[in-house]
Amino acid sequence: MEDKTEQAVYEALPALLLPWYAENARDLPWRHSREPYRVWVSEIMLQQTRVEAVIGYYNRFMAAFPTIYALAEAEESRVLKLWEGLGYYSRARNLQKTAKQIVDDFDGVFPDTAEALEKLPGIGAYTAGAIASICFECPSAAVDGNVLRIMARITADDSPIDLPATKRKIGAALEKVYPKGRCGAFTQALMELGACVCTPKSPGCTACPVQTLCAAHRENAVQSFPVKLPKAKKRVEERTVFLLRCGGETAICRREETGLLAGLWQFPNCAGALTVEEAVRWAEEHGVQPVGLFRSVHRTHIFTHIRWEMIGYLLDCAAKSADFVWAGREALTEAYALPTAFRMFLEDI
DNA sequence: AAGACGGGGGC
DNA sequence: GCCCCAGTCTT
Repeated sequence: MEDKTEQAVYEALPALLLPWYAENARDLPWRHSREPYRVWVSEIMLQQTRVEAVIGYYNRFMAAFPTIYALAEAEESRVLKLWEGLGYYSRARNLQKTAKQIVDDFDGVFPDTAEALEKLPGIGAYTAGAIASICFECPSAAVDGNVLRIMARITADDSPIDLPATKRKIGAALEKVYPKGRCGAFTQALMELGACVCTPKSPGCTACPVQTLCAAHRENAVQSFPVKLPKAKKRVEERTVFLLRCGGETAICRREETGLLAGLWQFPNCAGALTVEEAVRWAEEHGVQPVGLFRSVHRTHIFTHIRWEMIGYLLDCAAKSADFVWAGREALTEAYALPTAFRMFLEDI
């Protein structure tokens, strides 16, 4: 099996992967149908998100919005609430933007080529390839982290997989060997192998259907691939969070429409670590007449690029300022999309 | 090319 | 604590 050209290695993939996938495919909710709407929603949810984390969200989302028309007509706040805790909230906004566009411009029918799909909000090269191959049997590669890792190992390619050029090269090579009539299965077989066998750590090489093809395995260097660029380090931000309580209700407000956690709800907060005296003054300036500090709590939340060190002050107040929306625990839990960074304070109030 | 953009699970 | 996940968009 040595000295195969890279082209020959790629060409051998479908015959090895397809039978393996037929035997080993997991039963996942979005594999029950090839309906573009269902596949699309699953692919968006799966961006940078593990299968296990998605399953519950996917089932709830489909129950709430069974068709693209239901999604297009829904209140945005309801879409965001169903996305609460899943992260990367622009995905939810783009999802509905695209639903409206497909309903309004295409009479509810999805484009059936990767090129056309990629023009839609939230659909990039990966998602376009996934939908085109799975729903329409197009030979369009879906190059995600799994595929990058698999191909870097099989070809012992030491070019950093973070580079767009690496991704394009692998996608182009794959598209030449997509098996006619089995494109959807081939796309999913690749990802299934990456998720279940060719994993980042301790890959299951002994159970791998393409072991005989794998240069990294042959060189006993599977752990050396893929090569990745060094990551930027995250910055630390101190914030003060105000848990203002009055008459059994707590103050919340909406975040800016752009940027971090765009358009979601939050407890009032400001930059910096205020002392309790400064916090009381801040509350007074916002018209809530703080009458007592119940307690203070410290919480940390880590985003991809920022670490929030938060000090939360629970202040009992004598007035409900119109600067905020006031919500009881029931509404806090069920009506407002509160991201994890703030939801973690629910146990304190 | 680099940074913004969430959150959770595995070790 | 670090890694990394069925990525996309903006600058």
